[in-house]
Amino acid sequence: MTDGETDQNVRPTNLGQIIKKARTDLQMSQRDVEEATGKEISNAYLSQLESGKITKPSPHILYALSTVLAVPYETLMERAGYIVPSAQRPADVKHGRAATFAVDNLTADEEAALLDYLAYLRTKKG
Amino acid sequence: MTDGETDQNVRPTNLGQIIKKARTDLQMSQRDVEEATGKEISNAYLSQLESGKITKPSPHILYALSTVLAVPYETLMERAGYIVPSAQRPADVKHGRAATFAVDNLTADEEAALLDYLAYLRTKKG
DNA sequence: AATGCATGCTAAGTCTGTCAAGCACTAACT
DNA sequence: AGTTAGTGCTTGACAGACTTAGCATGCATT
Repeated sequence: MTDGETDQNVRPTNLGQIIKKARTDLQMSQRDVEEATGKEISNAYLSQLESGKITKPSPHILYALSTVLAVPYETLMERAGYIVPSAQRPADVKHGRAATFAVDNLTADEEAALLDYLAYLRTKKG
Repeated sequence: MTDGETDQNVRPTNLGQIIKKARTDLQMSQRDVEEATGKEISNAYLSQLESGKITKPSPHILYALSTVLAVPYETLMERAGYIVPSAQRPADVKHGRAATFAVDNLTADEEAALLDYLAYLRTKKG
């Protein structure tokens, strides 16, 4: 079919690319992430992760990233080549795209502004 | 005292002890395990694992052990100090204000719009 | 121009998991 | 005794994750 269909066999998005996309989607710099993780992950290390120089970071690193970047932990584990406990939940990503919305990182002001804006959007389209 | 039998009833809590008990329960030698894993885990390494010299083996090592020794993968992961994916969902502790944000109900369009708007907000205030 | 700051990235080092080889001990068997 | 085989354990080296300090560019302000 035209384009846009996903070829499961091909894996163009490796761990680093996933992380980078999640981060840039949130408009965060590498140092922002470093801060958000409480210095748990240095910006230098992040750079190496995103550039693919490091392919198998420790799970606790992946966990920190998953919370900050709002990407499911299991996804990162899987992309890092780890076996995920057989409690495989394919449907865990029920809202896929919405999960990329890092609500965790919103300041109170930002959240308020976004809620206002969302309300505005919805009144507009009915 | 006077417990003529060794205290095997006590469930070991350390990773090394868990592995060792599982192995000896199965009457396997360290080299047996090495064989059973298809040389994936050397007997030398096993020795260090059981003696506690190595505390955080890679998940794929734990997985191999879990299958050979018939110990649940999650148990080993947990004992190695890794966060187990399934333990992630119930908590979701830190939200607080995030809960007020109905992310789950966002449509893809809305999310995109909000992300844009958030980017705009952040460029504004730096 | 120059100063400052933010961003991404690299260089060089440390730490630790992991392996291969070999050591030390025991139990059997000739 | 001597050897053979089985056990757990140690040692030395390597690889890769991870850190710290610093570089290079870009973008803005003075």
